[in-house]
Amino acid sequence: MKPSKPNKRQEIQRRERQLLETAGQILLTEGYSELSMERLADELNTAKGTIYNHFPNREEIVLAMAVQAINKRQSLFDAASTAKGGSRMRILAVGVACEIYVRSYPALFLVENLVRHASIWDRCSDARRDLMRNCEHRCMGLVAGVARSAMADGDLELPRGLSPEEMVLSLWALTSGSYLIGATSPSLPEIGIGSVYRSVRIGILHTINGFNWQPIWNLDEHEKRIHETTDSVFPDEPSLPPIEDA
Amino acid sequence: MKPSKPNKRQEIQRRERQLLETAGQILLTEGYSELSMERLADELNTAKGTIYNHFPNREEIVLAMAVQAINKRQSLFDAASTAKGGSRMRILAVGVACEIYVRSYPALFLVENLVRHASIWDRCSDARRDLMRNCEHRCMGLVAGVARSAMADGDLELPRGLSPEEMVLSLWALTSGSYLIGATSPSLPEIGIGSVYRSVRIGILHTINGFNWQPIWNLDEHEKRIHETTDSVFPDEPSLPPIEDA
DNA sequence: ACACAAATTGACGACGCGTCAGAAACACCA
DNA sequence: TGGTGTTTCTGACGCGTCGTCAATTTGTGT
Repeated sequence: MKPSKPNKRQEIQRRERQLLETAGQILLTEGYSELSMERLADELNTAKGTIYNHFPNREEIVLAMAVQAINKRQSLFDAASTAKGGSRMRILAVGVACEIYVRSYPALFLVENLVRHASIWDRCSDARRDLMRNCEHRCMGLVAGVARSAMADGDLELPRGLSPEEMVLSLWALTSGSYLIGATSPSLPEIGIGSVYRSVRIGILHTINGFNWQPIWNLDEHEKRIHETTDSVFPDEPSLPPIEDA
Repeated sequence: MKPSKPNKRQEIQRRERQLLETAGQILLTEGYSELSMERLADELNTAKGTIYNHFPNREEIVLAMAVQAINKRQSLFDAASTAKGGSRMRILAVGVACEIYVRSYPALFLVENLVRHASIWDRCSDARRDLMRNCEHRCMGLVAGVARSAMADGDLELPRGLSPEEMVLSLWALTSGSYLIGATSPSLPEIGIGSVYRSVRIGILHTINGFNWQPIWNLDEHEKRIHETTDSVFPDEPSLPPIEDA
């Protein structure tokens, strides 16, 4: 005997999903300043007070979106860390995951960065901040784990005093820093930068080579493996363009 | 016959300097949300309307601070590009300049990042945005110039299809990305990262080595030259701590 | 059918933004 | 020095958004 009238509880959860959905939509297409509580209430055909039953303020909504975002990122990293072919292939797959993430889920990437700002972060609840921190922690752990396994396999030897996490920070920063600059620096082409994606692929390759992570690949080998990885590890995601066309 | 009563024009300029000064102070110590026009007016003992004679809105004040910031950065890069000892020493000096910048002028670094946000950037005048873009452009040009000279000297050969600017983007992203993560990711230590500065120094070294920029240095040589550079190129700035103590 | 609990509503006070008409300060000249 | 036109300053005001809460509606259990 299933309830013909859907449970109130489910109804509320459904609305919360829809709330985050439309919030993301507004954020991506119209920007942060357009994301007001009034607007959200209108869009969902409820009163403002109802929105406040879900989230205590606007910032917490953004953080909730960021948690979703980093969960998605983590699921991509999870897939990446299953790549066959040794640690070098796995760290490559992580790089591929990042490019897929930025290309296919621009709203998630945007929100992940938004939330770094003190004016948003500071107004959120500890509970949700912990959630975010934990996800971030797990992502880092996943990638650092790849580095650790590389060390265990003898494919990688880190300089004295550098932890795997600190090494991963370089890759993380290079990647997300580049994409961030790409997304926020207007007119990169006229500054001499054709494609941020190409720059990241090559930059990451040389950084990993610079750390002497075995095997060392050249650009063609690297590029070939990127596309192999895309197809085998991320069959459900749209495939990446060749390096020549950005 | 110098005017005993200072010119009104000067008085206004003086106030504008003071305005940016106190705005930076508030931003650094109390955060963006505390930076209100009312607050600034109070702090400067003027009426709100007077502030609006200087800047058309809050965002433009932040952008004006960012322009100051990037000018400071450029002056450090200028000094860096005079370093003796070949292109490898000059690019190292740029790295040193970045670390000095972040350590000694945290308010400037903060503001440079703040302004990347659409909600601020979009509300600013084209005139000042151009100013910002030009400064950024010049900074990039300076560093890319170092790479170009390295290529001319035969110290560096870039992979096919990669411009010097795109290579510099990797260094830029690694550096500013790391510092940004360091400044905004709470509890890095518990995530396994002791010192962002150390991570950046080592990451940059290996990335540059990875691009096969001659001469190749090991960690000790690199570290030694960092401190030489700090003293010879930036004698007026506080010197950098050894890599062991962050 | 009734009573209790939970969720919803929108009017409300507070606050910061940006404006603008009037007041004050200033510069210039006779 | 006094008069006049211009620049600068001022703060009260209108507006929009935030977050609250008492009143109301809706849901649930007996």
